[in-house]
Amino acid sequence: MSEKSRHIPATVKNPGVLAQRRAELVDVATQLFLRNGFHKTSIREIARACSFNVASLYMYVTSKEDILFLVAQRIVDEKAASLGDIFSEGDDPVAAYILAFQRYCRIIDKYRQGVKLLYREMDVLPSDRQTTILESEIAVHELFREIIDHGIQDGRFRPVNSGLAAQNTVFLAHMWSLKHWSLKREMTFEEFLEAQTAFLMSTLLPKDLATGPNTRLNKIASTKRA
Amino acid sequence: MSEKSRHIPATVKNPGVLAQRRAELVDVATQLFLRNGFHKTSIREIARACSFNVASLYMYVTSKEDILFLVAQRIVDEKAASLGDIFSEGDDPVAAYILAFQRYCRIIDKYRQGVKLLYREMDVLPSDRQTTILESEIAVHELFREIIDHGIQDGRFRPVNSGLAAQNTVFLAHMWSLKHWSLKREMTFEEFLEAQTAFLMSTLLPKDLATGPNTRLNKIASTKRA
Amino acid sequence: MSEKSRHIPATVKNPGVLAQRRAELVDVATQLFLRNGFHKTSIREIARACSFNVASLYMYVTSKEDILFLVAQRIVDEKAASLGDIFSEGDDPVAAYILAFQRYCRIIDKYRQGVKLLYREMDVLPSDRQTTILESEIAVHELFREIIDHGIQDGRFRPVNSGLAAQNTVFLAHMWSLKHWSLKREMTFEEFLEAQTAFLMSTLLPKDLATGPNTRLNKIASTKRA
Amino acid sequence: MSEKSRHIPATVKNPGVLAQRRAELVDVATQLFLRNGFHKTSIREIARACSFNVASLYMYVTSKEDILFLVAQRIVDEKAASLGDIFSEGDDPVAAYILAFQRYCRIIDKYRQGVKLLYREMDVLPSDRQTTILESEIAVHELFREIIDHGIQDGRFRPVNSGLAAQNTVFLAHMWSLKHWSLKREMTFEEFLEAQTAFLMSTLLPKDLATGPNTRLNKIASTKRA
DNA sequence: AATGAATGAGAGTTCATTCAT
DNA sequence: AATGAATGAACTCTCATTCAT
Repeated sequence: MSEKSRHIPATVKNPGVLAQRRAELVDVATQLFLRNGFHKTSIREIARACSFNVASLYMYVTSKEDILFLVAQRIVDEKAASLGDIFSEGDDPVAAYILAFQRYCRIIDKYRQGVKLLYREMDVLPSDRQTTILESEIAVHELFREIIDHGIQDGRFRPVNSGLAAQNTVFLAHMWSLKHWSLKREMTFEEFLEAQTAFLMSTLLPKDLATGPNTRLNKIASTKRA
Repeated sequence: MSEKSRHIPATVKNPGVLAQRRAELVDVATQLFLRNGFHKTSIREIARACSFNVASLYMYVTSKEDILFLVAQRIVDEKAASLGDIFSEGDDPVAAYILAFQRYCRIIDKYRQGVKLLYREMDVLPSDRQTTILESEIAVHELFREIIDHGIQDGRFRPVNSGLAAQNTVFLAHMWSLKHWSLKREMTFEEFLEAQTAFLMSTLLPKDLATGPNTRLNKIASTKRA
Repeated sequence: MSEKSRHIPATVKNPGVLAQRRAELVDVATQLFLRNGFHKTSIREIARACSFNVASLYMYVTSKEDILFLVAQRIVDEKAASLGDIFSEGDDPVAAYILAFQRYCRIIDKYRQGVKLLYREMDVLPSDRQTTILESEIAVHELFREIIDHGIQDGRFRPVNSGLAAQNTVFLAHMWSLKHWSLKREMTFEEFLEAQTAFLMSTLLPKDLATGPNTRLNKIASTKRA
Repeated sequence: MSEKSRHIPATVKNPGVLAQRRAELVDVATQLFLRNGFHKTSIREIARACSFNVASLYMYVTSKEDILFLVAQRIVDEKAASLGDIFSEGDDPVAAYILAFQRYCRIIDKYRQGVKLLYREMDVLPSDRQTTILESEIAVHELFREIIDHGIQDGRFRPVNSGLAAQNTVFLAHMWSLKHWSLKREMTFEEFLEAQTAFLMSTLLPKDLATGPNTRLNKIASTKRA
C-alpha cells in the first residue's frame, strides 16, 4: 500500500487543521479541474475559490502537481470507501459478482466526472504517484478476479481468463463515465446497469443460464442493494 | 458530416501548398502531442520540429487549438481509412462481426497512442469541434450496430440491445489503448485479441454456439485477414 | 565607536536570554551566509537550522538585514579579540610590525570566509551600519600606522606614507582571503606568510636591511609568536 | 580561451541586432547591478530601463544569470582592450613594469565600480562561467609575471617570487577599487598611483635604486603614457 | 508566402514579515 | 516568551500570438 508515497509534505503542523483545510482545497480544486481541466486551472484561481492566499495554499502542498495528486487520491479513496465490504458478503459467487458490479457501477456514476478526470490527467503525475493511484484500481481488479475465480472453482462460472474478465468488468463500468456523452442519449443509468450486467453474465455463466432471462439476476442484486 | 465545422481557415490560398504543409505540421504535432501531451507542447517546439517559422505556422492555422483539431482529425481519418470496406464484404454477419472487430483492434493497436490522446485531450476543443471528431466514432458504432442487427435478424445473434453491444465492442477494443499499461503485463496483443473476441461472441451468440470452442471463430477471422 | 549604531532593537527584554539566543542565531546564520551567500539564504532556512521559530526569530531581530549586521559584527569582533594586545608589546617597531602582520594574517586565515563575506555583502547594509563595521577595520589600519610611524621616528623604517603603508599591510593580508582561489594553487599559507612579510619589509626597511636575508626577520616573528 | 563557454544562446538570429541590443541590455544592467547589486535588481527593472519587454529580453539571454555573465564579460573585455599592447613595447623591464602597472591602475580607476562588482557577485555564476571570467584575470597576472621574470633575468629586479609579486601588483591596483571608500579620504588617484608605484618598485629593485627618489621612475612612465 | 523580432498577459513559486493566540 | 498560520508583494520565466518587413 506504499504509505510513504501517499505522503505530501506540508508546512502546516497541526494535523487537524491540515486535514480540514486540505479537504477544502481539494474540494475546490476538484471542481475546477473537472470543469476546466488541470492545465487550464491556475493556482491563483484555486486560491481565489477557496479562501486561501496563494502563499497560504503552498503551506498545504508543495506544488500544483501535489494538488492533482490529492484530488486523484480523494477520488480513489472515496471510491474505495464506497466499495466497502461488498465483496466480503455471501458465499454465492454469482450473486456476489452481480452485486459487486452493480454497486461499483453506482459508484462510478456517483464519481462519473472524477473517473473521467483520472483517465485524463493521470499522466501529468510522476510515475511513482501514478503507481500509487493505480494500485487502488488494481485492487478492484483483484477483488473481481477473486470472485470470478471462486465462481469458476464452484463450477458456477465458465473457465474464462479471470484476469481479463475482471478488467473487462471494471472497464465496462468505467464506460458509463468515459462514454457518457454517447450513452446518455440512448439509455438511463438503470438501463445501462441492467444491460451491462446481462452482457457480463452471458460471458461468465455456462450456456444454459446465460441465455435465460436476466430479470432473475437483477432481482438478486436489487434485493441486496443498499 | 458537417463539412463546415471541419474547415479551418488559413491565410495561405494555394490549396496544394496548404494541404502539403499542413500535413507536415500535423505529423510533427502528433508526435509531440503523443510524447508530451497537448499542454506541455509549445507552439515554438512544434515550429522548431518542422520547417516552420512560428509566424508561418500561423498562416496555416488560427490557433494552437486548431492544431489539436487537425491532429485529432488525422487520427480519426486514418482510423477510418484503415477500416475501409471491412464492413461491406460478405453476407455472414458472424464472420463479418469477428473480422471487423479484429481488424478494428489491429487499427487501435496501430494507433494506440493516438486513441489515448483523443480520450485525453478531446475536451480542450470547443464542443462543435468535439462533435465533429466524435461523429467519426459514432460512425464506427453504427457500422457495428448494423452488423449486429443483421445478425439478430438472421437469428445468428441473440436479440441483445444492439446499440450498447456495438458500443461495448468499440470500447473493448479501445481498452487495448487505455489499459495498455496494465494489460501488457498479462498478455500479448494477439492473446488479447483472441480472448476479447471470445468474450464478445459469448454475449452475442446463442447458447449452443457461444460455449463451443473459439478456435473456429478465430479461424474465420484469420482466413479473411489482410 | 558609535555605540548607538551598534544597537539592534529586540522584543526580548531579558538581556541574558537575548545575548545567548542571538549568539545561537548568529552562529547558524554565519554558517549559512558563508555557504550560500546572504541573498540565497532565507529566513526560514535560518530558523530551521537553529531552534527558532520564524516568528520567534523576529523577537531578537528586526529584519533579515539585522542578522547580516550581527554576523558582520561578530566576525569583526572576533577578529578584534584575536588581535588582542599584539600591538602593545615591545618597543622594537620592526619586530612589532612583523609580529602584528603575521598574527593578523593568521587571523585572516582563520576567518578567511568571513572576511570574504564582509567584502561581498557589506553593501547590503545601510551606510551607517557599514560605517560601524568599517570603523573596526580602520582601527586596524591605525594600529599598523602607529607602529610604522614609530619605526619611522626611530629611523628603523623609511619615511614612507604611513597611512597607505598601513592599508597595504592590511590589504595584502586580506589577499589570502580574496585571492585564495588563485593563491592556494601556488603556495601554502606559511609560504604566503613568509613571502608577504619579506615583500612588506622591503618597502619599509632602509636599503641595507631590506636586501638582507629574510630569515632573520621571520625568526623575530617566530620567537614572539603565541 | 574556452571560446565555447563564452557563448550564450539567444533566440534572436541576426548577429548585428543581437550584438547591438545585447550591448544596450548589458549597459543598463551594469548600471543597475552597480547601483543596487545583482540580487536587488529585478528582471523587470532591467527590462524597464532599456526599452525591452520582459519577454523580449529573454530573446537575448537565457536567464538572469546570463546577464550577470555578460556584464562581467564586458567589464573584463573592456579592461583587456584597454590594456592593449602595453606589455609588448620596449626592452627595459623596469620601464615596462612601471608603465604597465600605472596603465593598469588607470584602467582600474576607469572601471572602478565594475571591478568591485566582479569581486562581489562572481560567486553567483556557475563555476565554469567563473572560470571563464577569472582566466582573463590570470592572463593579467601572467603578463606582469613575464615582465618581472624578464627583469630578474636581466638583473634589474631582485630574485623575488615572481608569481606572488605579479599577483600583488594586480591586487594593489584593485585596491583602488575595493578600498576606495577609505583611500579617497586620504589621497587622490594620482597620489595613490605614485605612492603605490614606489611601494612596488621598492620590492623589486635592488637596494641602491629602490631608495632613490621616485620622481625619476614616474617620469619614465609619464613620458610613455598614452 | 515567409520570417525575425516583439509583446501582454500570466504562469508557478517564494519571500520577508506579521498576526492571533 | 513563544509559535503556528497567514499574507501581500514580488520573483523569474514562458506562453500563444502578432507586427513589420
